Amino acid sequence: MSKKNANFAADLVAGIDPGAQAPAARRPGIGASVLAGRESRLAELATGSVVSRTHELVDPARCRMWAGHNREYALLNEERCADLIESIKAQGKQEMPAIVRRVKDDPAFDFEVICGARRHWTISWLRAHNYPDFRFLVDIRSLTDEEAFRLADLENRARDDLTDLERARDYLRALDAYYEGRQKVMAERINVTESWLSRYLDLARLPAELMAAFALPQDLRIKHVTAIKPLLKPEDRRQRVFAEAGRLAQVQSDRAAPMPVPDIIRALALAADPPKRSGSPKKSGKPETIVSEGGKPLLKVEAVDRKGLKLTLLPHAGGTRAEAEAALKALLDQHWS
DNA sequence: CTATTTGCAAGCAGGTAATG
DNA sequence: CATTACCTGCTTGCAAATAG
Repeated sequence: MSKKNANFAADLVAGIDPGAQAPAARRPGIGASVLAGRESRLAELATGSVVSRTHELVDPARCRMWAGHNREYALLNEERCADLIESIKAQGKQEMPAIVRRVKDDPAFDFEVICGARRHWTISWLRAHNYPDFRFLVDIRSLTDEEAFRLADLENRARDDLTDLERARDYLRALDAYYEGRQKVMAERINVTESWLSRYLDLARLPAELMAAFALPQDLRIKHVTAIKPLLKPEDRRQRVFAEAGRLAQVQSDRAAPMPVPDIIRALALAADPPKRSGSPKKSGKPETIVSEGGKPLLKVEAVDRKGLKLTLLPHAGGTRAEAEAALKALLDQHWS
């Protein structure tokens, strides 16, 4: 994952859609500068301005996290910040400034951190561990909430810090908070395709009754939504799936072992379409070899699922072509309906 | 009509089997 | 053992389908 995300980050910074595959669409020349000043460049692109910069060294205790900050500050620890701790110790200072804005509504704080929770945590930690003189290097901006959101999002996407679900929920919140519920506008603003955004929002919109089935919701990814969402379509299936979700929640709370996401989805899909067909004795994924009347293998059915079936033709096993054609035709009749 | 969702195939990465 | 060929699953944007 890490390698792919590195490319992803580069694309982002270069101002290209995250999934842009077309090499022709790449803007030449920008890539190199990415390595130079990644974060400040991120900032410029996000706000569209390179205006006045105010870098200052401040007391981290006078900074709070921005309310819209989607990173779980409480989850930060020495291990997750180890790289930063080392780097700052080695450099003797904080290399990249965090991005903050002034706060006026709370006498306990002067700033709130838009980007740089880890840096804030690290400086605070160092001050408490033999480096009381370190101060928090910040870049003070005046940003609207929406600008702050885009900036934070850009950074989070580049660093791949959040789970799909966290990001999805963040987007759903932002959609109403900053974009009046307009996906198209939001997609344009944060530089992603509408379909990409649509899929993320789908994840955040999965009903709570359904989410209950997942002991570890953070393992739920975008790719799973495609499989889950159709299960909620007709009302009766929806109800069956909810019921099964409740059962699964129960099962997993009883015994302490959480089920893997794919297993849960399989169970839900099964509940959605209960006994299924009657005359199809296909047990499970066992390959089934179809033989001729004379006992010669003709073709082997490797797998059958709702997407289709996979088979291997066996032209060298002794059966005749006519027999194979007949067997194939029978299969087609059976599965094509 | 516009906005959103969804089916689909291309491109990619990582894994596994085949080859030397 | 090291390379190479092959396979599989994943992500993504496009465009068609559908919702509103």
